[in-house]
Amino acid sequence: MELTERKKRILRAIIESYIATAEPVGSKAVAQLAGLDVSSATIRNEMADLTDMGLLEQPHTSAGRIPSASGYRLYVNELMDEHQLTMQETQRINEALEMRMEELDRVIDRAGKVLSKISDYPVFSMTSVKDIVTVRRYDLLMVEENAFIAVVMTDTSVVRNKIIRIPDELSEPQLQMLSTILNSSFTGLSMDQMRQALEKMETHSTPGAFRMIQLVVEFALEVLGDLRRQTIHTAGITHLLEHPEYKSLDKAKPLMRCLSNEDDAARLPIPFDGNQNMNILIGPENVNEAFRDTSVVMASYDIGDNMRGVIGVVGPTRMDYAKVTARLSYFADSLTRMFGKGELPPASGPDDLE
Amino acid sequence: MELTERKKRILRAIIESYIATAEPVGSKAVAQLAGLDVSSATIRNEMADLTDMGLLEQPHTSAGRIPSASGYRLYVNELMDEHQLTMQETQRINEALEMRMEELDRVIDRAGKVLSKISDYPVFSMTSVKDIVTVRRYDLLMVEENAFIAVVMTDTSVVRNKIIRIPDELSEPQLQMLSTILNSSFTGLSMDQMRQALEKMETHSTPGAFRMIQLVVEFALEVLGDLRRQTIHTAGITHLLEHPEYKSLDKAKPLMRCLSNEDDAARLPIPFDGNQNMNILIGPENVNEAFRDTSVVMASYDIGDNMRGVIGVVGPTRMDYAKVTARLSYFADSLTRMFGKGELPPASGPDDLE
DNA sequence: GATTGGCACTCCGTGTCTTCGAGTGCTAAA
DNA sequence: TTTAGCACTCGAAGACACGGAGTGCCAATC
Repeated sequence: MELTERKKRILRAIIESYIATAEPVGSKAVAQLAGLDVSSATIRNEMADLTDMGLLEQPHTSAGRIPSASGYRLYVNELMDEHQLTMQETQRINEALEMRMEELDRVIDRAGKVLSKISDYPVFSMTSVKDIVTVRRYDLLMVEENAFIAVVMTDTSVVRNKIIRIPDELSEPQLQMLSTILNSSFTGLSMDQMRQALEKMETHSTPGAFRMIQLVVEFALEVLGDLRRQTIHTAGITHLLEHPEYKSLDKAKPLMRCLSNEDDAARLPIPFDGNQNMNILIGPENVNEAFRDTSVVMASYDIGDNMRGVIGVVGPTRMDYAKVTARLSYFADSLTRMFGKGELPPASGPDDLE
Repeated sequence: MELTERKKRILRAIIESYIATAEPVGSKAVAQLAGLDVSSATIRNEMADLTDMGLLEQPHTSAGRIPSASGYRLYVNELMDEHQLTMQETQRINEALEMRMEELDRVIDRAGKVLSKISDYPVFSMTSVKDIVTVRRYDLLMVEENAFIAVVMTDTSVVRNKIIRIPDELSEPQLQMLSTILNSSFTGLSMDQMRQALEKMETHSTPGAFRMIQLVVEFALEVLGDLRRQTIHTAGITHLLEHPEYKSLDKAKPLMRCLSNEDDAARLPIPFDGNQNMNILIGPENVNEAFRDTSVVMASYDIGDNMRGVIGVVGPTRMDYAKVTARLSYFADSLTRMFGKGELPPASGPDDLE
């Protein structure tokens, strides 16, 4: 059966009405909404066709129609109008994004909160590393005789520190030497290589010095592992409860559990197609069971040269795709611009040690 | 009216049954549960008395009784048995707490998650500073000609860092000098004092040097502000949904909103009585409107010398106080021990600069 | 052939009524 | 003081009718 122009208009009218009201749409309502000058009976025939084509569903024999997942898919791919952000909206986003650059984790977290607030949906955000991250340099700062701060900087310019306590006393020159060893033997390596280098070192160095190197390298491994682990932040999960599709707790709970990241097992298995910078997953297109009646709209943005972030909006399949995609893409662009502005330095540059 | 021993036993039986089942308890059930060798009619008389005394309530004329807030209060204060943790439970807590010491924020966050998991209730955790925090020392690490890392360490031994980019090039000796200035003029000061010192410095120093000092001091102010801000973490809020009292979304939503910290306005206004290290707030004892039907059990623990953490469990008034208090106090003790163990160095000690 | 009005049918949601059962309060007897 | 008995209350659950919204189909019309 052919999808005529009129069918498309009807489908679109149904979807947009359903997005707005969450109520099944009847033929009479469509007759008015679609702006077609035909009677409800005609619409009924067309709607029956659309149902046959799998684009609509009827919850019960005598209810109106609701869009199916493939109906939404068609809508998103072909029918949807570009939603234009109002000045107010862009202004609000800009203001909200005027955050000071702090540690990357916090920025990501804040960004999620902001987006959740302006989109009224839950938001998850995560970062991932394009290539392997390595340590670019180590700095050791003396605190007391038996404690120093280890500062580790990765080639992605993430800096982390930790206070390391040691049993024995330590002099400033010893610390210098340690630093030299670390910077010459434990930079630019993958995690495995670092572990190997550590093993090798154990055999031909004094136990005391080795112990301290081990402590620092273990911290560095933690940092690298942490960066690889793709920490996921979520914000605004209670927005879920504002939508009628989640008024039944049975629906809401597994999703909220998953979003709030409480089962370590059930992570968000989000496949992101790297070829485009905006992805939409509608209902059953999600692999994760908890997301069967849920849609995810996500966008990626660059953080420096070697990292990328993904930020996504989660909502019922009935979510307002036009608005969400518009806001999300503006948001992701802003983030890319923000991170590109050089607040976070580029990953290149010589190893410039003290 | 006097609260006889038998009345207490009856009250206790009712509360413990209600805690277990969330169903109003009838006289017949109590006759069995309380282990008193009297008939249900006698129990009825006693229950009528307890209701008059405000310790029980009846939802409807012909339902059983449920405990009132003051009933719970009496139970918590006098009637409750010390719940003994099983070996399994302590072991589970110990294992879960075997976390590596990272940044304080992360540790607090993890601790909340762990406690939430073992208690099956939502948990919030926050830190607060006993006195004013000051910067103990600054370290500046060269990265490139026009970027350096500022490492700020507070007298509470929190270490934070930030990459600072500057327009002009900078030499190693210049950086050294900067560091000396910072460490001599901007340590041990309150935030206001730091701002004043910065103003004073502006008048009698070259603009270029001042600009850089300003950037570092501003970062330090951020850090101090951050520490004062009492970041609150929450974990396991979806556990709320497991309890029948929150099956109605109207009940659950405001509470979840508050817990997930989404309204910046409505923080958790938790009054903690510092004189004892375990606090229980039952239902209407909570000032916050969203917590009227909710109880909070919280404990405090020490972090180093100048900080304390508060970690609390949130649940329905019907929550299992005996179990929760037992687990929570063990947990808080473990945390105190953990932080005391010197993984995080004490706040004292001379300013030991490089 | 497409469109339309008409009509019977389906199904849901609502309101009402009844029944059932659990639990109470009271009274009188032990 | 305790207990058995009994009437009473009230909510929960089931049965039933009703109205409304929407559909599908058919015959008439353009």
